[in-house]
Amino acid sequence: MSREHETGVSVTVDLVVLTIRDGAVHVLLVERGNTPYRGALALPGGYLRVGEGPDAAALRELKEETGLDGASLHLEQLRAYGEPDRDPRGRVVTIAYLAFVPDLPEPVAGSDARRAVWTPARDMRAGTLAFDHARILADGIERARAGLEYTTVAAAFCREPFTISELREVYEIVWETRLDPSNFRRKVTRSPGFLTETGERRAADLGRPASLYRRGPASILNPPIFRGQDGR
Amino acid sequence: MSREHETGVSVTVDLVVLTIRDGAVHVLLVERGNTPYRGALALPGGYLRVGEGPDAAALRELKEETGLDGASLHLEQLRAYGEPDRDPRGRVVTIAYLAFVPDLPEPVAGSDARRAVWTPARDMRAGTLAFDHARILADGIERARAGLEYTTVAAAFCREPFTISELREVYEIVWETRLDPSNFRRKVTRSPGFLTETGERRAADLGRPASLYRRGPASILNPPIFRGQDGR
DNA sequence: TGAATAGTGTCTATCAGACATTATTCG
DNA sequence: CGAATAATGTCTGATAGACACTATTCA
Repeated sequence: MSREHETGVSVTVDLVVLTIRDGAVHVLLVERGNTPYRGALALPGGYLRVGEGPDAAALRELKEETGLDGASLHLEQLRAYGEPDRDPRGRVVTIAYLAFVPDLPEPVAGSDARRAVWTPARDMRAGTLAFDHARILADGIERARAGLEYTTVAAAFCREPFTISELREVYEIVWETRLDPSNFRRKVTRSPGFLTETGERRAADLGRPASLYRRGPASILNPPIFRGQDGR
Repeated sequence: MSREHETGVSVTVDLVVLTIRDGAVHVLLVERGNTPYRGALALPGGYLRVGEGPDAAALRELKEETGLDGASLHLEQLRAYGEPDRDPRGRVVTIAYLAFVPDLPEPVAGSDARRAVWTPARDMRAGTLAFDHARILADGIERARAGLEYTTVAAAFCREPFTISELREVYEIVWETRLDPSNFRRKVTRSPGFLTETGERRAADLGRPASLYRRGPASILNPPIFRGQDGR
């Protein structure tokens, strides 16, 4: 029986890092420098190191690619992918992670030679990513869309402090829909622990200044916010 | 860089197979015949075989342990576990799967020598399962509890055809709560695609015979059923 | 008939969605 | 003031939860 086992298996960690810029969901991609898929775009990732767990590997990769530390970001395991033909070099099982980060002020500068670029996720849906990364990206986006319904992860896309309008825009962009500002405000302000008031306000160029909030302690949103809402 | 990679990694698939018997959630466990953890109870599982993907491996293991084919059961990936110290033999990454099966008429007869036994899941929560299997089991049960809220997987625990009372008992047992029969009936019968009527009835020893249903085509339950409901 | 279970009907508080109105800022 | 955005208030239809009531079977 032992001789039927797969040997020489490699385990990698791949990251689906999402942010929101210019009114669209963007995903962090790197250009591959080696075969296979040389020159193609791929999800950032790498091999598990000795003595390193998958969560730690994902955190390390994320820091290498974005400079972001574990705090103030959202990172969750997406799922594992291990179809035998997913990597032409041999049997590579990857554990995919999903990260939500706020729009970063500086362009990403990875610690290694790879250039990491923010790319509109929409353009990649039918596009050509290396390996099975298009499928992993699609799964990540679907998880994100579902997560906004019943968790508070949407706030992970916002740089603190943020306004309720900014939070609403996250929902509108990820769900590709319009939400009624009034009802959205009522919903999130009455969700215990979703938001903590700062008491401060931020003046825009025009109009009444908006109250500023930070992420609250809650991670689950009960009752959920539903996607079914019609546009105006 | 390459020399920092973990080498000699093994990938296994472990199964959290849940069913409901005697009014309690039961999990399928095997007694380990080899070290480490010889004699201890563990989740059924095994190594990925050559040319076999994780989903296929999980289906194969499930069939070996329960005799159940892919149809008429629910199987989903739970998540991957790969902490470096989870297996004393070396680096073993496992991909855990969660399966819901109806209460099986015959006792389980595995195709290999291991004895598979149904064990009340509650007894295992603080109990001593091999490896990190207690944690995997806990994650699986939590996933099951959440899944009942917004998917139709509860019906996977029922042998077809089933009554609405039987379906309600699934919810009550998994959630460890009581649900109002009248409101539950209204909810599930008005959820499009949850149930399909058979037109038949089943007479019990006592009382009015119950209408019989089969699983409907829907897999998502919108709006969800909430756990918050108070007991009677 | 009575016991037991299945199934229907009804009342009410709550809430999502629609939308009107007021508040606060800048030019 | 007018324009623009934030924030509050109000109305209504839908529904979850509570619970009364009817239906159907067996002994």
